[in-house]
Amino acid sequence: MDKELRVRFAPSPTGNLHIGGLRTALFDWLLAKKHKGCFILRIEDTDQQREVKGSVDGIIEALRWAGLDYDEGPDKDGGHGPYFQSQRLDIYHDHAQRLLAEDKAYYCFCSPERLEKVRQQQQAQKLAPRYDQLCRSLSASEAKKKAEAGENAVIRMKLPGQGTQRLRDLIRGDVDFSFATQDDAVIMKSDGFPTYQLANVVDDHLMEISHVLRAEEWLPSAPKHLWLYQAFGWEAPLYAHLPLILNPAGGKLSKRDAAVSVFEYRDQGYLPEALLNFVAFLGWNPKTEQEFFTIDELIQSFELEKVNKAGAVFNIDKLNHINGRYIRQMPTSALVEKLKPYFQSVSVPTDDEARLHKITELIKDRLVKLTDAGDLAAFLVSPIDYDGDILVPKKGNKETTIERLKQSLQIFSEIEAGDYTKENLYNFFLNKISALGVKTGEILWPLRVALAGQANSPGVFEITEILGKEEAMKRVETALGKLNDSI
RNA sequence: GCCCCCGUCGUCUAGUGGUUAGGACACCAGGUUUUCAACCUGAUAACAGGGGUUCGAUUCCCCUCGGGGGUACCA
Repeated sequence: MDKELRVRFAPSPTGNLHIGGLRTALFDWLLAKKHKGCFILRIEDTDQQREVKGSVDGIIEALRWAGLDYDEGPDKDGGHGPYFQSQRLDIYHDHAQRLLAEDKAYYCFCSPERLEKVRQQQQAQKLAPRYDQLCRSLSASEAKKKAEAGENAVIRMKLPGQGTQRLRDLIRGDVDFSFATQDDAVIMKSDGFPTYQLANVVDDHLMEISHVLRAEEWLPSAPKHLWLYQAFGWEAPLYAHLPLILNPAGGKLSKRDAAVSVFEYRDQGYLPEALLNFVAFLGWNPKTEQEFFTIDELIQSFELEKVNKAGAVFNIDKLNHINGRYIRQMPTSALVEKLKPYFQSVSVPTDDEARLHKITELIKDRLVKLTDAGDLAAFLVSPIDYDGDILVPKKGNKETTIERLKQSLQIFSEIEAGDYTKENLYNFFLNKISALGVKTGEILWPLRVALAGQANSPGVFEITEILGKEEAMKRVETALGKLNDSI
């Protein structure tokens, strides 16, 4: 059975790949990898109105960034193409005709206006809004004549109106639907394009899809799809309706909710492996206490049976935590490479590898996202202006602060420029401080603020090593100037 | 309105017919320390409610309530 596993990710090109889509694609991909199956990308571009130019390229780029490579797709023929539904119109047409011929579908000539009116009347009477089946009673030959004469028509499925349809969902178990409440849905639009209902079923069958993974929002239309399979005499694939990803308010995560585009996360400096790790846990859980998974571990552990039923709120705090940890785990040299663009943005010269390495080590523990690097490193390149008051420790005053800074300056001057390593500086300073008989913090706080130009920063000696003797002393002089001016 | 899904800490979740209901994030406190971050330790925090079934229900069943999704010539 492993060899036959074929899954597909079938986005509509209506915008960027969003978090929910990424998770669906990830689950598809994990399943395919785990069972040595085939992962297919199919573009469901049957709605010309909603199509957004360039989004197919964007979706492909986002998948590539995430590392979710597909075996078949728009630019990767696997013998089941074309992979754009807009290029398969004749296929849908033929299948719709087949249903028509077998009396499993019918032409409908109702105008959108009439449909809308019917809906309003039904709602006014507190009835379920659904098609009143006016055209269902038209004779097939008569309807065909009208359609061929060019009259605007759609094709609807001719549902039984009674009985039930059972879906055996891999995640939810059996779900029963009554045909009495099902609408005769449109399968072919008047513009000659199919609706999702038809195209999805026809393509999944023709592309030999074995498992359909899709969000829970599709659950209500599943009976229609199942009916279509029966109408065609096909075996339906296995279905798994994934729990929704929710916004903090509890509703379906949508474009209105903060960042949902994969690109936004990429551009904000989230690591793909961290995003994937995070997203994998939205609705899935390995049933162990392990929370950090490499992609290979994910492939090993992933099982549809472990996917939850309830929706999962997208929690940015957790993503941040995971991303920070992935950053900290990364070898510094690899991190340096990733950080270069951000360093450049704040004019940190990127030609001095050794220095870059030191800077990276300095900020590594403080990074949540790669984009934080610029802000964290900026003070090392050029001094920031600050209020001289912050130089004075909580339990200190200006006079003693000036004194301490002068002492620091003195100590600096006694160290050879070539010996400005954090270890040397540490040893030298600590010796001097104890010789001076003052509290460590009394010396180090003002010094650190003088060097960093901010109340919170990495440690004195790390900073000094990167700054070098000359710059470090210059910054202390500046600090002294600020204090003297304000006295 | 109608159809469908779901319901364990604030959030992501583990779990069992008898458990001190476990972990993670966030939050709070302490430690480390020259500050921040990181790291370590600890604390607070949950079985929606009501009926059953049972010696015993968070767990099984029913109802209620709550939340969500769908209800298009959108996907």
